[in-house]
Amino acid sequence: MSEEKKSLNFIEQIIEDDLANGVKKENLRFRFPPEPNGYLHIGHTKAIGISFGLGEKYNAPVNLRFDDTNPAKEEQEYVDAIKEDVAWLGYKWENECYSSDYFQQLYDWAIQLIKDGKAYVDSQSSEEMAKQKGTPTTVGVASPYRDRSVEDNLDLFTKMKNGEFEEGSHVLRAKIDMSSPNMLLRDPLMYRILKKSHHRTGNDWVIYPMYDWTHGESDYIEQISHSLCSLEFKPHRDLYNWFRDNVYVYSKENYPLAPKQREFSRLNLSYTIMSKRKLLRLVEEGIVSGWDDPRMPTISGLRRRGYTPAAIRNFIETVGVSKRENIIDVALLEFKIREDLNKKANRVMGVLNPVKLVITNYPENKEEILIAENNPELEEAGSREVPFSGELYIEREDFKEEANRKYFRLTIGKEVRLKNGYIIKGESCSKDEEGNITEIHCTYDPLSKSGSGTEESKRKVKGTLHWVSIKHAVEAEVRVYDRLFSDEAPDAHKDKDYMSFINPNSLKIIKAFVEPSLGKAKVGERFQFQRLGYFNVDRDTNSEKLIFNKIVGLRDTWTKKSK
RNA sequence: AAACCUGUAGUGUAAUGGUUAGCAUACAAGACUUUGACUCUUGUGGUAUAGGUUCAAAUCCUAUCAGGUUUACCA
Repeated sequence: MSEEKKSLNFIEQIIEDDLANGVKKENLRFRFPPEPNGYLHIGHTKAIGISFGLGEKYNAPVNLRFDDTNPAKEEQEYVDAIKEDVAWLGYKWENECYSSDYFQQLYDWAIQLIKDGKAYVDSQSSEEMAKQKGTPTTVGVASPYRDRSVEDNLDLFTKMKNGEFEEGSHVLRAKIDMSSPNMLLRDPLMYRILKKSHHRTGNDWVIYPMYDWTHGESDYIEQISHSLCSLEFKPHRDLYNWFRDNVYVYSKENYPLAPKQREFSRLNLSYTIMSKRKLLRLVEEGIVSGWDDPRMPTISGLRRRGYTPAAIRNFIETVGVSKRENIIDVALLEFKIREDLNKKANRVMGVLNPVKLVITNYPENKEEILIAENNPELEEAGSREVPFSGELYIEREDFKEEANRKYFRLTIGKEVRLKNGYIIKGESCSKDEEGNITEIHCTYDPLSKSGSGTEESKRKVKGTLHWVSIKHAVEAEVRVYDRLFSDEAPDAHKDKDYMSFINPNSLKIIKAFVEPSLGKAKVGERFQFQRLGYFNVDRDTNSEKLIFNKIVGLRDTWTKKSK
């Protein structure tokens, strides 16, 4: 067996060090903790891939936990969508958890902190508190309520919980350090009053715990060993530890293991945005058709576009884990889907920009069945039958009356092969009054049929064209996508709104003709349209209309060069 | 400005003080080709800057520069 040394990323290194320093392998436990306030996007896939990937690597459980502490933003719809997306990516979670399941435990711990003089009720407005908080360079000042008695705090907090106060009138704060250089330690809020119905707890609670108070303690309750999150939470780590260490002394019998938080850089993709809030705006303003619009960087959008879980997971694997800011070239994502589909997708023929081709010496009314290989990369994919006749569609770009030697396609007097069929020779063409070509005439070599074994069939011609027989063709709608934004980093400009970079031509709807075998194609099925790209059957397809999404084009060195 | 974090080919990442700084992608050239695809071969291109420690520095130290994060009753 070849011992290939695989380098560890910095998180794996931390875990290996912990293991070496006494952490037991069976106590390794991870979690992916989305807030159900939107759809997951490709950026989340990195976080998912890291935690679930570690779970697979160390054979450790990974929880899916919904961080649902803000009923104003969260909905069941999002919970369902997130579960679907994570499952589709192929990850299995150990437990489905909700922070809201821990509200009572959190409340009990809060009471203990109050009793120990470590938390107090503040009755000022948020503006007043913000003013007292100071700035990173100037220390904060204490709230006039900071030294309330334990009895008063207990009484007020109980009344908060019982709904006796209005929203905004009181909050519970941790008593830490108003002069800390870390702003998060300047007596952070633990609870606020929110008289809103929660998608799971209904109206049971009118006080809701804040992120910092909830998140770390949820990790602790679930006995997560390594709580992995993105870099913007780095300053929260001190607070994470403060809450954890204070609660630990109350509950170490029940919860003996203390989790640790570590941070990695989030993923950014070129030519798109990665913020739920900003993506929501695209949906709400009708720029896209929904969260799963095939142009969206959401997992559901990529799924509908035709991306495979394998391609996305390979992408994440290749991207790696570090603490550097990054913008990953979307070309890498495109490479990964091509790489995957090149192995898996059957080859078919479809013409997106048709022009009529007539084979003048082909017997009138004759039809033939040609045999076409489904996938040269995959022998067991077998072959299929494709009907052929004397009247075909080919791509308009595949014919020029005359062209230089670099043009491998059909011209007057030159030969090309029709894929899986015959060698033809351009003879003439007819045009309308504006000079547009309406019909191309050619002759064919009857002995040159593909696979016939004749001398003529083995002749080499430089170009090969895809085609469909007009008589047998199936009409289809093809949705061709371009990037949603014209700028590489649309939301990285201080002086310009990302909406100003919207690409107005990100969707083109085309009437195309495809080979008849595709009449049976099922929703979601993926194909390579030879010489064009990869396509899948959109779920809008019905018995009257066949609809394809263009997933990605083939690598194209020709049009690039000829530009 | 303060504190903290981060700087390795265009992009992403590896090298855990010790070969000529590796890999992927992108780009370019060529071979092959019944897909101008795939595959294969080759090439261009990099340690932010300046000092220091050391037999030896991408790696350790210092300074500088650049970028990021934090100053929500969001997460």
